[in-house]
Amino acid sequence: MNSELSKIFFEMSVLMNMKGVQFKPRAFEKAAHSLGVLEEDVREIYSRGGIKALEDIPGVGAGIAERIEEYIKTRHIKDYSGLKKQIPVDVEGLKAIEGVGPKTILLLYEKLGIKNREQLERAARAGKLRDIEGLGEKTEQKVLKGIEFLKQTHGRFILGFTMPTVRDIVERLIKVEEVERVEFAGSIRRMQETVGDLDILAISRHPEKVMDFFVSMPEVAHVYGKGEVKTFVRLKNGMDADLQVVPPRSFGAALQYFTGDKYHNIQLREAAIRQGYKLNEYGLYEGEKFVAGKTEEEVYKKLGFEWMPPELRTNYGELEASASGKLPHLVGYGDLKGDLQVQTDWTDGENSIEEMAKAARKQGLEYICITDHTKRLAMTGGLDDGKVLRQAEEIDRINAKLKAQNEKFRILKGTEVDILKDGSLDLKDETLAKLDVVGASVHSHFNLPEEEQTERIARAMENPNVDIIFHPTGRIIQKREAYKVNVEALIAVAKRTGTVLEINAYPDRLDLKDEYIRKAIDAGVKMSVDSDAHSTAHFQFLEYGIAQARRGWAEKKDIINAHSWQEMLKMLK
DNA sequence: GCCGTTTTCGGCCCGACTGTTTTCAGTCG
Repeated sequence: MNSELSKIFFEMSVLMNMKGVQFKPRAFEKAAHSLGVLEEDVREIYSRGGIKALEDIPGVGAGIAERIEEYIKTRHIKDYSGLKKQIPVDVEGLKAIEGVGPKTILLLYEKLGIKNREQLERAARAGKLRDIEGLGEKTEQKVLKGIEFLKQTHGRFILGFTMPTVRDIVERLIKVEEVERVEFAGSIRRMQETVGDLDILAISRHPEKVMDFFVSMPEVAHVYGKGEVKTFVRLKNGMDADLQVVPPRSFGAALQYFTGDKYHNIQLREAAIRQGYKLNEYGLYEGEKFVAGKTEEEVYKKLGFEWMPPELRTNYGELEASASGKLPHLVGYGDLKGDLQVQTDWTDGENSIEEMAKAARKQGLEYICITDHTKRLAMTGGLDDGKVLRQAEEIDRINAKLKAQNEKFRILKGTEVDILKDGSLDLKDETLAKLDVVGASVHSHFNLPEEEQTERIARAMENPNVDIIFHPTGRIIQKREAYKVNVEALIAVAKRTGTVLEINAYPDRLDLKDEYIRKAIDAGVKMSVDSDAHSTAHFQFLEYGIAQARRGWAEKKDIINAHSWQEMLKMLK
């Protein structure tokens, strides 16, 4: 229920903002964000301690707690309906367009009656936006470009934001008595950056019971079709999902087939044909004779291949590598020992240094590096030289405390220093020299010409204090393209200067992309997998960074924080 | 509407950039 309420409060914040309400929008936005990252469900909190317990949630006071109670009891919030009635527009859909904010949405609604993206696109194409006072031809173009960008990504979901729902569904299916085995396949099993629909495979002797349970799940919004062996539904989050019950002897073949990707499968089937077999989702056949299919391993083996992790199945040479025993020993999901990009409440993070350390340890890590923003990022309350040094002293104190408590955990001193327009840095060299790990990143001037952007980042890498370039290309999946930069050139500079490149694990960043990870590995450049955590709940994102690294064929030796902090520090320049 | 080592009222993140202005509003981070 947290995410439903988070969405509602966020929308209320935008709607109030449109109406020019003072301060309240900010309060609702904060509450929305807070609920979004909250681990415990509000219903549990409420049943435990009522309104008072709700008020303990950061950003939630008497007013918002009452609205949460109203929603728990009635699935309805009167204020929200009232606002929607006054301004009946698709806020979320319109706000997703880059450059369109609350004020523009209101203006468009008042002047042209625009309620959604389709209407806005039509108006923009007809050149109606430029006539509105305050807008112009450039805005019109920008809006169309933004809509075009959203269309390209239409119907795809960001893996890390979708996975919790998927796992939840699969875990409940496993518990159904009539179910013997369940796995998800497709792009989700391959851990792609974005995923299309959810393919679930199951083994059961009573398929009808499994199908009944599946369509009765609360996540299901609509049932397209329900049959004996296959059921299609649409989930409430907008994703299509299908569940297939397959015979035990075909389970491996089906899992292989539905995992894909398409091009990997074509290659594999061609290999089967060359060897006189036929491969489909039911099994590997020699004429009419069933040869293999119970497990993926036996299907691959029969065709002369070693089984390979789904992340590799992209037709990038994995079958050739497998046939010749040259598959990479991919970095594992449990291999990370530390996290080198962590924000705290010293800037825009939710939690204190100590809280972050405890959460990281709970996640199985041995160390974290605190990397708060620097002063140019004013909106985050970025730190200046003095504050960075004071924070370093605070970290010393906490480390001493941990040691006194016999804790093995280590907090390293770091920064996410801003790379300024000319490639110089937002902190003094003598400050940077005192830190364990210096990450540097671009947060402004995204539209410099490629050459200038490349030189800017290269200059930062030349600084002997800069250890890592954080989120090197700046893209936000489904939101913003990478800035124009020559990544190959950056990889070359990274190699020469000994700079590490980050694989940012935040679900909508995943920056570097897999193709660049492969290039970095080929060039002998080291990388780090960091969560970019802004709250204790964010350490779980590391999994998606590892997935990204694996899709880029990275091994443990390529990832510096898959090593102890002492070894890791030796790998820095 | 929320919050508090400046505390129960009076503040509330703020600088850069863009596109629209002719001195500024809206958006982003």
